Amino acid sequence: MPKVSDAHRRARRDQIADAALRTFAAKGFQSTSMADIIATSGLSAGAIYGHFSSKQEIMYAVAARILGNRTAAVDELADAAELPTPGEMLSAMLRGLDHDLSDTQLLLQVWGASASDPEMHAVMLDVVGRLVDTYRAYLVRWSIRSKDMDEASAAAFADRLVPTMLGLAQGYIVQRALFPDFDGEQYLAVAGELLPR
Amino acid sequence: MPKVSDAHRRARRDQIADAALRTFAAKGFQSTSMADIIATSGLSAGAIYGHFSSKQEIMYAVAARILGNRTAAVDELADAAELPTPGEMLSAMLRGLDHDLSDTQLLLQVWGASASDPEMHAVMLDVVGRLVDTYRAYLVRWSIRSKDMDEASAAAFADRLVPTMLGLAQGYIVQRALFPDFDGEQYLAVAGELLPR
DNA sequence: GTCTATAGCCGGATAGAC
DNA sequence: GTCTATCCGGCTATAGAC
Repeated sequence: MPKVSDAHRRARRDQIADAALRTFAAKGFQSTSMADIIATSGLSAGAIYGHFSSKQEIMYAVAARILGNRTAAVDELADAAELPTPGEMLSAMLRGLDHDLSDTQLLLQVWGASASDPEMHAVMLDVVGRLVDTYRAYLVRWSIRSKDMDEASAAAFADRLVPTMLGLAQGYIVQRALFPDFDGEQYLAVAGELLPR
Repeated sequence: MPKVSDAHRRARRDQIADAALRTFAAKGFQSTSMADIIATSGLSAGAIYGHFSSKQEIMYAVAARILGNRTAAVDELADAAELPTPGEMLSAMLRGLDHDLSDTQLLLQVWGASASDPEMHAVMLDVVGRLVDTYRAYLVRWSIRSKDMDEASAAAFADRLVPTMLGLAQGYIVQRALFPDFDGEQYLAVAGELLPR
């Protein structure tokens, strides 16, 4: 049980996670040392271990936040009265990544870590699972409204399309993070033309 | 200059790279220790450092090989007399990944490492650059032959489509590596329907 | 070229004062 | 809750014999 206010605890955890996020993005999960996080956060070892029990826990917290950022973007539009087209949905989900590369780079780190760390894998599946659910529900509603599908064919349509749309998003992320000359606008334009509308 | 035959040197390097590849895929680049590679390869520390000057060099060699495996698949079909459709090309490029997850998992590791290690980034860009060139040349020829485009519009068409097609491939890789229930056949079927044909 | 053994370093986590 | 100081383990890379 907290000895200071919950708000303070929350703020400290965020301060630590923020510092960790910056160093993780710059140096990678594994090459970031606790000393790096300590220096960047302006706190001390003792302070940090009072809020996180290990470096791994910090990694998982950062990963969940980064993944959550993407779902937040989708959640907003999925409930809008004016349903966007699949192409617009894709753009909305990804546009937030362009201003700051940190999230994009970290997503690659999270994927890489998930391939060999079961706990990271579980964290990732949990957050992405919610994103997929939202996406799927949106596609069902969109195809019913805009394509006059009945419930059953809309569900089948969404089940088929979700992985491929998600794949387009993942490809965008890889290229945004790694290709110096990546043209995100063009990528999204082409994707929008390929996707149903 | 080698004191034994080039073939022997090559074989030893491959033996080391094979062992490293297996441990890298299982534990990740950074969590794999030289002791792991030593144990898996059946060689000794001295033997390994006689062929690679550092663990990083082993990583780069493995990365280049893994990426090269994908380009090899594309190279084969790009020169065929019977040009495949874009959807078939995508399938051909990715189908080799399904039997053994090692390559798929390692691709995620390579992407993650490329985000923070400039040398890995350079290795990756070099190999992927060749793949992109091949892909682009194929798309130019396909659109000329099957779509009756002139040279200029074929080039523009290919420039626009290559990143998105590559993105579909990258999405496939992420999901194959990380999603337990991933249905690769369906993914490729949907992608094939979206792509021009 | 390959082995064994080890040097030398660095990183995560803790102890104990405040 | 937070600080400083430090312990301990594990890691990469090398030394030196064969």
